[in-house]
Amino acid sequence: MGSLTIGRLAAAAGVNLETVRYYERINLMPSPARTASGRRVYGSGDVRRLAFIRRARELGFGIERIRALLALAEPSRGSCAEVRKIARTHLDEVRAKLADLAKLEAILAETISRCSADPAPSCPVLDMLATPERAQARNAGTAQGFGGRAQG
Amino acid sequence: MGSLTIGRLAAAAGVNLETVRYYERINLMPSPARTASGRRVYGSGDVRRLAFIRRARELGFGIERIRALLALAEPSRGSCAEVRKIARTHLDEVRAKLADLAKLEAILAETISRCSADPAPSCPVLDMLATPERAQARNAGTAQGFGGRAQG
DNA sequence: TCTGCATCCCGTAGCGGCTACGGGCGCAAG
DNA sequence: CTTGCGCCCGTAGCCGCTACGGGATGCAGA
Repeated sequence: MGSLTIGRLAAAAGVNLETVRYYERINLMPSPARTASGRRVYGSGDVRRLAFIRRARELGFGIERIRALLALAEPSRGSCAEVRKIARTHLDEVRAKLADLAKLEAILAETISRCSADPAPSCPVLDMLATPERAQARNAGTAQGFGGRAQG
Repeated sequence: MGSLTIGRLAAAAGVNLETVRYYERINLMPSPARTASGRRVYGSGDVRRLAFIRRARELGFGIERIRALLALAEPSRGSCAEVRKIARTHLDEVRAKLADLAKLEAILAETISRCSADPAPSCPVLDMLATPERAQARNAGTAQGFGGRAQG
């Protein structure tokens, strides 16, 4: 039937091949059957699971939360309420990041605009960076590092 | 004069002590003078530099960009235009992330609201995750992982 | 059948930006 | 003098991959 190599599985779900092996290593994807020579053999259920994971990752869910979602997605294990709770928590985090980023955006945009407006004696951007935050209009609160990596 | 231990420097600039040593290792902070027993000795210039770095990190600048900004901040090295260019690039990235996050937020919020509205037969959140993205109203484009770590 | 390339195997190290831990010192206050 | 904090250093861990190296296998064309 629909038996796939790892490469075809990865392509079908739109995920990097190495990422599939990584998901297997961390037990997010199950260990598949193997051919005599040791190659992985997948079926259509694996495609669905992997596509689910990919979609959840695109929406910013962390691996552990995806693990929980997958467990709740097992046929009639767990309630929709539990799923909603996880999604709500994630949504709250997304909103917090949005708020932080919006503050950064405002500060940066304002500072840069001053930069182009005045033929200033000193650089407004450097001045802003050299100024203690409490002296500033409004600051970004607990800012985040931007460690995120593009996927795709 | 104002000679400080690493702990006092860190506290003065509002940065973790270990982070200061990390910045030294990656040459973002200079190697300071040492006492006979090997302890680091800092001055007020170091406090200013470290506070500048901290502020730039809070605004989401990456280490390499901060390195460039610090070089441009040296007394009358480089123009305000160069500084502005770095800040503009960063602002563009912040805006891109903001746009991505806003899309995630919309999808999550909409899906979750359907979840609470209907006493649905199947869970809307799980359905959404199981649905190929092109079948959805509008998707998040190139989404980011949320690898960022809180600082502070 | 032989050649040659694509695909797969595995383990490990690297990315950014720290944080944490372990084991061992120095230094100052009580 | 002793206690305990502060500092020293090196290394490993966090997330979610990605990349690399060196080898084995599978398949298609000549």
